[in-house]
Amino acid sequence: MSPAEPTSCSAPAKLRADARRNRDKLVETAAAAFAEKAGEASLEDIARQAGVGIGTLYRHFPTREHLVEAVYRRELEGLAAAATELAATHPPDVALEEWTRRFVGYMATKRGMANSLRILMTSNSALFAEGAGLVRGALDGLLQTASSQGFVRKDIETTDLLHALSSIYSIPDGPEWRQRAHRLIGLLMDGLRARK
Amino acid sequence: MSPAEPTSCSAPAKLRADARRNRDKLVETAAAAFAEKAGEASLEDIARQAGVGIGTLYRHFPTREHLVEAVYRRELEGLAAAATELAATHPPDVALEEWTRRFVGYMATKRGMANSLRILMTSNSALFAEGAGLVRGALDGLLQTASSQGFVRKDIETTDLLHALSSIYSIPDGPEWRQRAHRLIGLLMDGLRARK
DNA sequence: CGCATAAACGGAGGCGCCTCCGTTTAACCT
DNA sequence: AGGTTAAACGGAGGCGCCTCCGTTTATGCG
Repeated sequence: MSPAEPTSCSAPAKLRADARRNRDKLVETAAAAFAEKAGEASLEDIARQAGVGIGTLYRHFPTREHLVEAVYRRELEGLAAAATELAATHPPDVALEEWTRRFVGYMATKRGMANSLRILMTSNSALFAEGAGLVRGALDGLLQTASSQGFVRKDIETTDLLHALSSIYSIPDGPEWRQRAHRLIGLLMDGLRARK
Repeated sequence: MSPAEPTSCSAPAKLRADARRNRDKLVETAAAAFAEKAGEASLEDIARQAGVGIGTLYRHFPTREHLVEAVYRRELEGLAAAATELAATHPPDVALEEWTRRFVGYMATKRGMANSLRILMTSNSALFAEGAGLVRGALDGLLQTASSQGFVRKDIETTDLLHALSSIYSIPDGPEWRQRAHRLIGLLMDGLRARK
C-alpha cells in the first residue's frame, strides 16, 4: 500500500501544493455556501469566503456545474466512508439508522441545487451513475450486515430501501421538512426491526 | 363569428394599443434572434432590435422562459395554420411533405434552445402538452386526408410518423444538419407513397 | 377638445458571470 | 542558497440579467 493520502481524494493528481490547498478550500466553502443558500450562492462570494480570487475559482471549476459536481462527489464519498465507520462502531441496526439519517442530511443540502443537478444529470449522467453506485454500495453493506445478523427483517432488499429513502425528496419544502423526513426514517427503521 | 383578429392570437387580452404593438414586435424579434443565435441571444439585444427599452421586455416577459414560451407557441400556431392552408392548396401527399419540411425548419430553430425548453418542459409541462397536441392535430389531419384519398399507404399512423419526425432531433449538430434532415424526410415520404 | 389618470415606457444602476493578462510563487536544478 | 521557469494567482473590466422608479402616453370622461 502507498503512504496515507491526507487530502480530499477526489481531486485530480499532480497539483502544486498551493493549488491543491486552494482547491480544497473552495470545495469546502462551496459545500457550506450551497447548503446554506440553497445552490443560489454567488460564486464571487464563495471565492471571497475561501480567501482566493475569482480567477482561481474559475481556473479550478470552469463552470458552476463543475463546482457542484466536486461538492456532490465529496459528500457522496464522505457518506460512503461513514457507512464503513458506523458499521465498525455500532450495532448493525443502529449503524443503519444513523446512516440513513446522515443520508437525509445530505439530501437536505441538495434541495436548492435541483437546477444545477438536473443539468449535471442530463449532461454528464456517468457521474450521477457513479455517485448512485457509491451510495448503493454503502447502503447495501449496512443492510446485508444487519439482516444477516438478525437485526432486521430479511425480506427487504437494498433497492426497496433506497427507493423508500429517495421518496423523501418529494416531501414538499417548508420549515418542517427535516422533521418530517426524520419521522419517516423512524417509521422505516421500526418497520425494518419488526421481524415480520 | 367575431370580426377578424389581425394581431397574434396568443397574446393576453385587454392590452393598451402600444403595449400590444410592443409585445408583438418583441416576440417577432425574439423569434428571429433565437433562430439565428440559437437561443443564446441577449435579451438586451432583442429589446434594442425591437426598438423598446429593456424594462418593457421584462414587463411583458418576466423571465427568459416566458419569452421562449411565447415564441414557441407562436410558431406552433403558425405550423398548425400552415397545415390547413397547405391542405387547401396542394394535393394531399405534397401538402404532407411540404408540411413536414416546415416542421424541420421549426425544429432547426429549436436546436439551441434546448436548455430553456428543458426548463419549460419540467416546470410547465402543460404548455408543452398543449403544443404537442397542436402539432399532432395538424399532422393527423394531413395524414388522414392523404391516406383516405389513396395518396399514401394506410398502415402508418400519425403516432408512427410523429415519432419518425422527432428522431430528427437526435441528428448530431453540424453544418450538414439541415441537409441530413431533408434527406431523411425525402426517404420517409417516398416510403409513404409506395403503396405497399 | 382638454383634462385626469392609470397604464406603459425605458434606461440607469446594481449585481453576478466569466475572461484575460500582468504579477507572484512553488518546485526543480546547479 | 540562488536562479530559472512554468504553474498558479487574483482582480479589473466587459457583458448580460433584472429591478426600480421617474417620465411619457393612450384612453375615457366632462
